[in-house]
Amino acid sequence: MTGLRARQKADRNRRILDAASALFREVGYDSARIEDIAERAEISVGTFYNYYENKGDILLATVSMEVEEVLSAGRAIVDNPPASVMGALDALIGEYYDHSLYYLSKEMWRTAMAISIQQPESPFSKRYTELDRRLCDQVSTLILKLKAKGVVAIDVDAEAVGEMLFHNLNTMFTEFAKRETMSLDDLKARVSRQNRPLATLIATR
Amino acid sequence: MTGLRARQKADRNRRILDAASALFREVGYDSARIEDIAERAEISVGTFYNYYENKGDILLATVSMEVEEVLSAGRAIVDNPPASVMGALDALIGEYYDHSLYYLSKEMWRTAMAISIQQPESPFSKRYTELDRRLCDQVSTLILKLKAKGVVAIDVDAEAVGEMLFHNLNTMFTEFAKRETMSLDDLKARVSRQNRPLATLIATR
DNA sequence: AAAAAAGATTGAATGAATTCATTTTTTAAG
DNA sequence: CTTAAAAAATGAATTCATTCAATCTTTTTT
Repeated sequence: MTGLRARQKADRNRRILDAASALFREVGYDSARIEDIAERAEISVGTFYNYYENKGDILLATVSMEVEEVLSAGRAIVDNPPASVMGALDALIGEYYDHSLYYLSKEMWRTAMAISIQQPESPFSKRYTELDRRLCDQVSTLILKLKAKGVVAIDVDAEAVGEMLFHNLNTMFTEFAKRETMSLDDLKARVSRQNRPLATLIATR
Repeated sequence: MTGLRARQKADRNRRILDAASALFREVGYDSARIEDIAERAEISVGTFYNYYENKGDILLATVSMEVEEVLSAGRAIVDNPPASVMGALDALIGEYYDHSLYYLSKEMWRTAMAISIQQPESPFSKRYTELDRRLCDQVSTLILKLKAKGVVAIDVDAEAVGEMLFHNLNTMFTEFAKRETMSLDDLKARVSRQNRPLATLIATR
């Protein structure tokens, strides 16, 4: 049986995570004070810092949850992709984008991105970077799969192409998060247009 | 003749800028306290805030200087580009990258990027975003120029291709700034490889 | 040249994240 | 079951960016 200490630890950790993500949604990241998170989780401020290195860490824990779900949804598309290059890309990227606002607001995304850039050595930045890498790999894998199906030309460097496509969709997502007025549809349309030249050129004729 | 007040203002502004950029280089952005900047510039903390809205704003001046110079160097290459697509891209992007660490450390770049993402409505972010847009346009313009020279196929969407190339080189630069161990040569080699498929495919055969 | 108005400077006060020495709780040993 | 050691929790103190009411300096007006 698990020791009391371990159970309490897990319980507190969950309470902190729940309290924080609820507060972030209610009042936004910046206005949520550690003191308030601690109060809601029924712990002290100091205890918060025993569980998370800093305020940003707890946000990135939420982001992890989000991205894991997206990766899992993406796997289904990669395993059985639409028959055209543009169709497959639109499906995978559409999945990513549609899912993105499920747990996180634009403000929360912006903050998570900012932290992961500014403190690249923190554990959660490493985690965030790793999630990005897995998304990037998933796009490359899609291209590989399309090669295997004969939809993409055999001599295409799938990894290089995947990286370029991912970096583009990623930058565009950052721009989306920065502009409060930009809609998901705008985003998808613009990325789709940007993808078209490369998608057309790597397709078997 | 300029009034005393205007002269004093310009003088103080320069002293603040010099003090701040010197301190940022010496101890890093995070460790440079406003109080220290003020002391070195021989002004009070309050006065600092009469000249700059916040700590991040003072990075803007440095970043602007940097990017303006890069844009101007890039113009020379766009006006008279190497004869191959890969050659032209490597030249332009190499120019961008080589110049990047002239005034700014990786840490300063990370901070600037983080601020521009986190506070998209601030003057800083708007300026930074505008500089990014001009860089992006420059890449598109290069592709246009290569079309005009008959090096790139006539039916290529130069804007879409330029955007994709820029977003890729931009994301890769962010990664470069995040990894203290990554060298400029690594960066250039990786981007060059990523560019190759698209570069090859849009070239006239 | 004196007085009034406008413009700037100042640093103490504020507010929020983070630290750390102390206290409390849990586990392991005898 | 007691007690020593280890692990965790605690919140008051610290640090630092930012604000603002009071003061000082320059310019304009009379």
